[in-house]
Amino acid sequence: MAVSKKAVRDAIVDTARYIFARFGYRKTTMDAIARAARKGKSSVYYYFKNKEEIFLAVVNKEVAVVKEEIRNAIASTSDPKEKLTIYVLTRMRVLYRIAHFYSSFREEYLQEYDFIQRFREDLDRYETKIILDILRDGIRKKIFSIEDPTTAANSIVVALKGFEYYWGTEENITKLEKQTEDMLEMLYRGILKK
Amino acid sequence: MAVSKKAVRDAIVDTARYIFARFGYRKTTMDAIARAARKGKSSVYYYFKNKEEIFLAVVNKEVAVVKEEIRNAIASTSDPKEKLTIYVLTRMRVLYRIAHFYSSFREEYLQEYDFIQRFREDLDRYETKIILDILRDGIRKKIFSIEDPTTAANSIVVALKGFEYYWGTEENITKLEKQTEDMLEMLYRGILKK
DNA sequence: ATTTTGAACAAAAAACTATTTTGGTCGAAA
DNA sequence: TTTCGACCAAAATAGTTTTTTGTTCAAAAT
Repeated sequence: MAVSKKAVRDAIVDTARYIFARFGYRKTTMDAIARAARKGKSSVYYYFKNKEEIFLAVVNKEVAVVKEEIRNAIASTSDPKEKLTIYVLTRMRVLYRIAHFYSSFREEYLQEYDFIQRFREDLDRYETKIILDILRDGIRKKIFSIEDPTTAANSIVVALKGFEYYWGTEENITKLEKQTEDMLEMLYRGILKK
Repeated sequence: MAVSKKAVRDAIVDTARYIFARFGYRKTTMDAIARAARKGKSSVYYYFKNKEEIFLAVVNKEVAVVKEEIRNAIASTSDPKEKLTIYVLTRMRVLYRIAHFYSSFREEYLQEYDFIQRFREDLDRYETKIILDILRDGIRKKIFSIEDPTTAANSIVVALKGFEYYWGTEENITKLEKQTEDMLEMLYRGILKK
């Protein structure tokens, strides 16, 4: 066992990632993955049960990287307001980058697959939790004043979906960041006169 | 001329509306529209240039009804805060109703048609204008305190898209309204401690 | 003059068939 | 333990024929 089984699995996942990104899920063939990984097709089946399992591994790794990246970004400050801003901007930038990497998926009717649906829900829960933690920390530090943090976190997550859609259409990334920052500023100040 | 040309056109649009709603754009045939309107297929062409023109007429009428409904709803109060709340809730309810009426369009890849894209952009501009008017009125009445109302209006429109998506998935309409009201309350108060 | 319609037709969709590709299995070889 | 060629059923694709559908137009009805 010169290289571990896990190492080969990881290598296959890494090469598969590029092929999925370029051709989408449906048009990516097991043979293409195998050839890119310099393996026979049936060898790939020694490491993965089927195509879906490979794709799931790619997605999971992507999610792990995203979470890691976000965790690092928000670790740079302990100020809740700053933290929320950094979180939102990082989240948008990362998702923007991923959406462009997997650009071929735009034309694919991928939402049908129920494991994608589940993955989406998982990510929503993760996001709600992070925001809720930041909000609670802000309340504890007497920087935020929020009646119902759980509801607030949910609202923010839902609103961010609108901005996510916006980030999907608009190309000018500087404008996107400006718009997102402005939205956050509005959230912080509220619009009512005090 | 027992009935005016316009009346017949309107009647065709009204019947076509139901057929489009049930079958979607592609699966709706000119023959089905004609039969439902108790006309020969070629008679319909006396009133409309082609299928797209009928569909456009249906959409335009729908938009007119929506705008009218929203206009009526927000006319019920002159208080800017109340007005904004009523606007958002009415908008959501109306779009929810329409989305369910045209449920067959969900499986249709309709976003390709460029006239749908233009229609979407028009609606965005309309929405931004209404919100901007409310915000400005609120500032004038010294109820709102907003640095840049234009940017704020844009942000609200974008955020509402997230809620629109949410209204598309969630079925419990009471929960939807509660969530939307909570989001607005947060917007009004802001989350920062004063 | 205005409105309606049947007949006709090109273009698109659907149905059908033949062919190729592809996801997945298995036993043997390395 | 790992790799792979040979194999297969199912699915995708390509190619062809048939049917449906959008649109036109001249003639008939009002």
